[in-house]
Amino acid sequence: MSLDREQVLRSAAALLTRKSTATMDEVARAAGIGRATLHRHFAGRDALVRALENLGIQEVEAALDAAALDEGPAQDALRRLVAAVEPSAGLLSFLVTENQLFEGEEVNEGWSRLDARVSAFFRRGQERGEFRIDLTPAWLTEALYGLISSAAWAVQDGRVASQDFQYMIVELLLGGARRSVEQ
Amino acid sequence: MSLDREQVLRSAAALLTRKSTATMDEVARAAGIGRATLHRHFAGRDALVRALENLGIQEVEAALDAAALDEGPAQDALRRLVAAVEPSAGLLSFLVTENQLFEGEEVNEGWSRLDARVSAFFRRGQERGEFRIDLTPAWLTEALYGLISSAAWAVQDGRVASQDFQYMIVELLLGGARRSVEQ
DNA sequence: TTTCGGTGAGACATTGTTGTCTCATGTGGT
DNA sequence: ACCACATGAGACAACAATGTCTCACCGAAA
Repeated sequence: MSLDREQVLRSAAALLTRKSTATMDEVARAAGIGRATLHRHFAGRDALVRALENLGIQEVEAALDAAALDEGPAQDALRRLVAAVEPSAGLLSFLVTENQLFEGEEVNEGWSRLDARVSAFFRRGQERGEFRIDLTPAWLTEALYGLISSAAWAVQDGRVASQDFQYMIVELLLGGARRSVEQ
Repeated sequence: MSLDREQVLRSAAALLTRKSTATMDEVARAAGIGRATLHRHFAGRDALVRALENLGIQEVEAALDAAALDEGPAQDALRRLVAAVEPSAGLLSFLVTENQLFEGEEVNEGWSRLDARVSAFFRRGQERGEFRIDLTPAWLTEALYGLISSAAWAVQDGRVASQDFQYMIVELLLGGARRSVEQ
């Protein structure tokens, strides 16, 4: 029977999200296949991680598309984005950490595309007068990634309810912790 | 000549902050000592990481003390805290990531203490009416860690100016990205 | 100068992971 | 029923990192 590459990647993502140092053997067992088979489909650990990278980028890109960041108020668009990216949060968190290990080496161009799109979105929000202009789009982008990762771990560790995922990220990123008079 | 344990830990922290997978050999060379000597002072990699953990906890705890979180407006206290913790941001980021690998195992009690103090601070801010009450102290604590880590990496990669470190974290955490009428 | 303690360098065994290979099995398609 | 092919299991070598050990060296103190 031909192996379901997609399903293998899913379970690998689920495992590596929890334990980023998992062995090829562990990944294989988690996917319910033999290590040899895993190796036949992914030349090595690098290839596996790269495949996961492509999967993650693809998912986030799909989330960006689904969120239609160009349409309507930027604040609403951000809500849509966070909601759409939530299922990929764990994988995204893993990949961000993994990317930090590639110091200087060639990084998947996909990340640049994502960064560019998210940054452009924040810039649009600034131009619409919805977002402050003293926080750079680059920083807002980083902060969004960071909050998504933090939230993903907090949910996984049970420190935060999973149903609050979207609300907490968006509310903090948009409104901050300060209690304001309006809104 | 007796080895300067403190200096070794500093350089180890600096290296592991940039490359979390650095070898004992690399750590030794970065500290300008032999691997054998490194091994004489830290029984193994675990011991080294645990020593770094204690160092990081100690630094953050000192930052908490220095920030005097109990005094005055919570917003000002947060500014003081972020400013005080900035030098330890990289190490903190490394340790947070490292801790995620210890799934379930005994975690250094120091983290609980830090979490408790930071959470208590956010709670105080809520009780003073300065912070919103719809975002839990636990989440605000996580978010603070996440933003500090993100900022540390962003600065290290040159995506953000280091002089903006404190401002960006505090402003985003307090006020959020939304452009508001007041403030 | 001699002695003592810490150090650097290197050798070494050990361990864990990776990557490759072989072979028996079993399932799907013909 | 037969064949082709993918798989699982296991053996295997290669490799990297760890942890231990020895030995020569050197600087400080007596």
